[in-house]
This record gives sequence, structure tokens and C-alpha cells, in this order.
Amino acid sequence: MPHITPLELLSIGDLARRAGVSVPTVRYYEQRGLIQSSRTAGNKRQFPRHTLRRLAVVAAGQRVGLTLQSINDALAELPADRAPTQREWRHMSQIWAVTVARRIRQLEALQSSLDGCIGCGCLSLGKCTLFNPGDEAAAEGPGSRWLRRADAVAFMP
Amino acid sequence: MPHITPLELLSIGDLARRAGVSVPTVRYYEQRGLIQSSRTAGNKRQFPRHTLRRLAVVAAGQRVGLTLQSINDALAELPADRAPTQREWRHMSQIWAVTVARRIRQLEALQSSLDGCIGCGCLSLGKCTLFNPGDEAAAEGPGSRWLRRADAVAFMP
DNA sequence: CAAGATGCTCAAGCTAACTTGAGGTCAAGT
DNA sequence: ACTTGACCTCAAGTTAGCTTGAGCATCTTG
Repeated sequence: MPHITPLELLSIGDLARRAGVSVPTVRYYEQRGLIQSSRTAGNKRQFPRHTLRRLAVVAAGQRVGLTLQSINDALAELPADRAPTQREWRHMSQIWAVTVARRIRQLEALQSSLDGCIGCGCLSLGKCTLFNPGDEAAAEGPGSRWLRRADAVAFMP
Repeated sequence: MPHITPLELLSIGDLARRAGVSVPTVRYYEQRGLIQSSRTAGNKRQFPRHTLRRLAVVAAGQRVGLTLQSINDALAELPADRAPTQREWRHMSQIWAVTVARRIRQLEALQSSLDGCIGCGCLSLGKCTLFNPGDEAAAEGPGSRWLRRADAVAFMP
């Protein structure tokens, strides 16, 4: 079904299918600047094959918990028109790894709070670490607390 | 500043301040059914002191990455009018701990993918585990992939 | 007793990340 | 020629989790 064009260009439908996202999502990502396309004579989008990698990076970033904005910032450091060099790629992976590591530490702290609470029956407030994380600043913007936190952490190690 | 009433009732302002959320947020949570209040003669909300714990649980749930809906489900198992027993509390903590543990495992898998990619220079797609998580189903609903996933996982261990 | 702080309700707005719909175009097959 | 399936654009709708604003009531304090 996916046409193999001589120039390695993919239609939006094929790209979406192979990347596991919907067609409107692909258009949305393009509009957001995450990916780019050329057009056929008939005004249809054509995507270079390595767009698949960019979309995979987007999906990975989302699994990390990053916003599209942050992912875009990361992708901006990768070339839009060719495959990244190993050096470029390593740079990005390392930053993301740091973000993931940080998030894991947060969750581990939360988990030991929960474990502590299970055993201690500390229902009194005031002693319980779950109830007094200490690192939770009061005033932040709108949206999910979790996402805000994950986002704030990204790309500023 | 926080008035100590004989009946241990808090005004919305005091509650918000002590819980570290905004006043409209408290009203929003009440509207969502996460907390409850009585009213004074002058129609002002009065919250029992243990509402602080419920709000702390909400904050903890958000750090886990749960939606208010899921948190609400969890809170529904705790009594609205009194402090939870140790048994009730343990039940909830254990379920949440499972959720957190699962999420940590997911992030660890992602991290080892990233680590692998850093070293291997596998920019080819097709071999890289980062690009082929395998556990990432294609079609889901709207919203953040991450949140959807975290939510789907909650309370169905 | 007047003023400022605090609270109330209801409605509308906001961001993220998409989806859905309306109305029109293009290219291939019969 | 004509239909069908894949595309196109643009606008509006959706969900979550709040925030902001308007207009009015109620307290506490000097």
C-alpha cells in the first residue's frame, strides 16, 4: 500500500500510518513547526523519509512528559533536512536522559513516601512526607501541575 | 491570621493558603466533588480541618500524574466527614504505590533506551528501542499521551 | 458607621494537543 | 466521463484544570 517513490517521499497518509498518528495530527505537527513538507504539483504534502524519525522523537518526548514546545526546542537542534549526526543525536539524548532521570528520582521519593505511609499510619498531617513534600512551590501557572513541573525541568539542567 | 474556630472549621481563604492552592481552585475542587463544605449564616464556606488532608492527597495524586477524576475515585473510598482509618488509608496508598512503581518502570525503560542511543548511534530507525517501544498502542483518545497512559493505568492493577 | 478585606455566583477565557466538520480539489480506476 | 478515495483549507469543538472578570453580599476594624 505505501507507494515507494524514487525520491523517498511519503504521502501524509503513509507517514501517519507508519508513525502511528492520525493524519490531522501530522498536519498539526507541521503547523507547529515540528516537521516540514514540500508539495506536489497538485498541492499535496510530501514528507522526506526521515520525518519518521522526527515523529518518533516527538513520541519519545511525549513519553518523557515533555510539551510539544519543549520537543520542538529539542528538534530545532536537529537538522530538518537530513539525518542527524551521531554527535547531534547524542547531545539531545543526553539532555533528555537527564530529564528522565530527574523525573524518576521525584517518583521514587514519592514512592517511598507512600511506602512510609502504608506502614506508619501517619494520618496526622505535619509529620508525613507525603503531605509535606517541601519541594512543591506554591504559585505556578495554569495547567497540570505535573506537566508544568516536567516542562520546567526540561532543557535547563 | 488563620482564625482558630472552636469547631475546627476553616474559611476558604485559610484553607487555600494552608493547602497551597488558590481560592478559586478550592471552589473548583468542591464543585468537582473532591471536597465538601458547610455554610455559615452568611453563606460562606466552612471546611472541616481534615479537608487539608484531602487536598494533600489531591496534590500527591497530581504528582503521581493522575487526573482529578482518578483522584476523586480514590478519595471516594475515604470518608468525607472524618479522618480515614489506618486500614482505609493503607488501601489507597498501596494502590497508588503500584501506579507509581509502574510509571517508574516505564521511565526506566525509556531511560535505558536513551542511554543505548547515546552510545550506539543507531540513527537508522528499525533497530532502536527508543523508536520502537512496542508497547505504544496506536490509537487512543485526545489529550496528552503521557497522561492518558498514566490515567489508564490507575486503579486497575 | 464607613471602608477595605474577604467571600459569593455565574460566565467566560485560557493552554495544550488534538479532533471534527464543512466544503472543495486531485488522481486513478472502470 | 464519472465515481471514489485520499487530500486540501479553515474554522470550530473538546477535555483537563484552572484563572479571570463582573457585579453583589458580608464581615471586621478603625
